[in-house]
Amino acid sequence: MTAVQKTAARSAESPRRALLDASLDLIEAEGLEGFSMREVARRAGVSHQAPYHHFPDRESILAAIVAEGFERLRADSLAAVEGESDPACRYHALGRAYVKFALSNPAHFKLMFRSELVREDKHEEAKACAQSAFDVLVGIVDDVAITRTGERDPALIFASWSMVHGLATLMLEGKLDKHFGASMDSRLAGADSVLKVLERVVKP
Amino acid sequence: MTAVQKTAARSAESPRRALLDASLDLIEAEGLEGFSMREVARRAGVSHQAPYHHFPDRESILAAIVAEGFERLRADSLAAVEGESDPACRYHALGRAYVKFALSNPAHFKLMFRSELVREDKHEEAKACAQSAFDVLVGIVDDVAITRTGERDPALIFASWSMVHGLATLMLEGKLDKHFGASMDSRLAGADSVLKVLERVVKP
DNA sequence: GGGCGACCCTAGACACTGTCAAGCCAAAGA
DNA sequence: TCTTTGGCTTGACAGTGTCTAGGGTCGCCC
Repeated sequence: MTAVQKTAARSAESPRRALLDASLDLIEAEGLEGFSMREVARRAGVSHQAPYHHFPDRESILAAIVAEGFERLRADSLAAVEGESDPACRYHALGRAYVKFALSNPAHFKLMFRSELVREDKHEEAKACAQSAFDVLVGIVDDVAITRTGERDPALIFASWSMVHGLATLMLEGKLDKHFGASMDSRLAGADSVLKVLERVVKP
Repeated sequence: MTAVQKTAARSAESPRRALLDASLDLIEAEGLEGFSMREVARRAGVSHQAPYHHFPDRESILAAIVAEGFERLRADSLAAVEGESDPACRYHALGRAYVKFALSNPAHFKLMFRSELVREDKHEEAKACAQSAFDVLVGIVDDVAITRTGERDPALIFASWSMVHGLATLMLEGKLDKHFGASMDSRLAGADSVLKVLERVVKP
């Protein structure tokens, strides 16, 4: 089954959906630099201009992909904490899910944080999805802070986000390979050890 | 004085230097997406092919810029901790310097961590400069850990790097503007408050 | 039935990009 | 004096995002 057939089978419904799926395939296969409107069209089996019927420009198709990314991240985060009831465990599970999401969808994750490629003030849907994903994080961090000290700790929210985001980013860029290796398992193990450092702040 | 003249005046010495300076001007003025070999040539006042006489390809000129970036980051880091003698103060000063460097040289900083644009295994100089900058961080984090517990704490190194790097990245991408504002001062104040969270780990 | 608009698509052009190939010219070394 | 080297130019090529201008096929309403 070719890539084109695969894409076609998965998204026979609407041409817009087919273009988005072709874009996702392309982006994970060739990376962000390999993305082009013309290659998307080629993979979707249409002319180079067809995508412009469904998206006004390149940035808009990328914005739609970003929105999907934040939706998936939100879903993954919720799924990861679902089984846990202890706030500290939920906190750890969330951090791990964030890193795992990034490692599993490297190009997609990078795109979600490239403001030159997708300016969120021009794309409300992407912005809203990003906010929803962020809200999940806020809830979980607040829980752990309130359980521990009885009050919210706004700085802890941004510290936590910065930590997991930096960790994911550095791993994706290969900056930590020398220390943690490049496989999914070894990287996740490394992430666990790093996340535990910040957890010292929220544990007795 | 035009941009071309400015570049020429600053780097009359060597054409290679002039090209690098033109690239830096361009990159900070137009961002990473605005960088092109032809525009660099235009700014340096030479033909579109001249840069290829000094750099084999686009990636190589970017690699040279990356190397300079890590050198500057290293120098800034050393300068920031120079006055301090208390390990905890040095630790905080380093984190602040990292964020300040990123905020002061946004496009340059982003480029330093874009492995698709510059693959470090192909560019030894960039790799070595990155390592030197990293070594400064290792020394300062080790100091604070040893002072506190008597032994090194490798996970703290990566936790610290992840935190400052994530913070810098999220700020550069505008993801924290809603909470910290977009000015240099308000962002640095926000960074201070976030960095203090991790410092709870290394303080009594 | 005939007209009409919405939807989906194509074809051709434009200016831009990175890079290859070929060659020009002055200074320097043998 | 001849040759090499360093620094540059011009011209081409295929690729890009996007503009303009059109074609075809539905379902719907008169």
